[in-house]
Amino acid sequence: MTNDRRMPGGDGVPIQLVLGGGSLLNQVGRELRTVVDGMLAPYDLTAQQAALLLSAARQETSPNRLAPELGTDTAGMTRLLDRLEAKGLVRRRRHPDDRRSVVVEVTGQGRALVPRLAPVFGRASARLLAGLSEEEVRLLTALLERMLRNLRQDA
Amino acid sequence: MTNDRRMPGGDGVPIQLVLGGGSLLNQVGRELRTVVDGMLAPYDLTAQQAALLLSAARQETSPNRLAPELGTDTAGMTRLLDRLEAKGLVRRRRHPDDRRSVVVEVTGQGRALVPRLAPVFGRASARLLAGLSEEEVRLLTALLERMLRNLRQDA
DNA sequence: CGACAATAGCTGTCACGACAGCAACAGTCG
DNA sequence: CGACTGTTGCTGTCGTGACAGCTATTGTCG
Repeated sequence: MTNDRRMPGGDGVPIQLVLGGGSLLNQVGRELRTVVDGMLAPYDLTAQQAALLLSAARQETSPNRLAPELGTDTAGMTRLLDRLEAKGLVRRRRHPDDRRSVVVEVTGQGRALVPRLAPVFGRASARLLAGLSEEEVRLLTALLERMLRNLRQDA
Repeated sequence: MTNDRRMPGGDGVPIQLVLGGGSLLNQVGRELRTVVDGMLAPYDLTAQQAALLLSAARQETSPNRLAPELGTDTAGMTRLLDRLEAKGLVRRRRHPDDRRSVVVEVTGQGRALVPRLAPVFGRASARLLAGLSEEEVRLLTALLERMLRNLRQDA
């Protein structure tokens, strides 16, 4: 690496990393989700829905706290919860102390699913990362986190 | 790397890489697209739309060839083209030799935009990859491609 | 030629994301 | 107490993605 701060994006650069929805980054992310969705199809759940169940079953929480965790906003949470509630896997209750808040409660039916959902993410992860060394996974994670900071930081 | 096939996904592993839409991978991809969308907002275009214009302006092509390039299917292409056609940036014509096919033609208005769109992806790329060495970018790309193969290959 | 499989696009449906605007409620402070 | 401000969740709108099913054509082959 040369002395000056290289700007890999500046010149004859892997634009494919960025171009439209075909971006390699997007591609991998999307196809990963599709694969997980496929593995969850038997349970009639999407990756989002399963992730929410796992998270909410572990600890009572609110849409507000779940949203960033699931990578969406409160609007998306509203609808996600709508769908899960319609399936009877989740219930919404008013928070007793702060009536603006909602308590997300996983029903018995929802809880029954949890033990089967958790391994799915493990298997998906295994498939995604097959053949990668732990070192590579660490590196990848670090790079992704740096890029995320880059995107969020500067205007 | 040890001798046995390590399965980094098998054990105490970065499930966050996979979990729901909050997956780090998805997160970076989505936020990247959001950033690009923001940079393209002055032109009233999304990342997809701009990417299509760039690609179609370079070479006459068909929805069928554009779809995988933009990371979607022909159904998505139909609607994407609908929107661009509505904005007058693109025109659809029947292919003279194969009447099943459509020729995507960028209008003069669309062509006028192209020179301003290209740099946007460069700048987005620069921002995403700020502080990463070329070596790291290469590595990242290689890892992403390996993961993509992993996802596509095995059932 | 006539049946048939394959291909290209289109349409309908469902689930996200991002964004903007809104209503209810909470906390603060004059 | 009463106005102000911030927070929380909901709704409406737009643009993707993924999938399934349909139609118009083509190309192939008996």
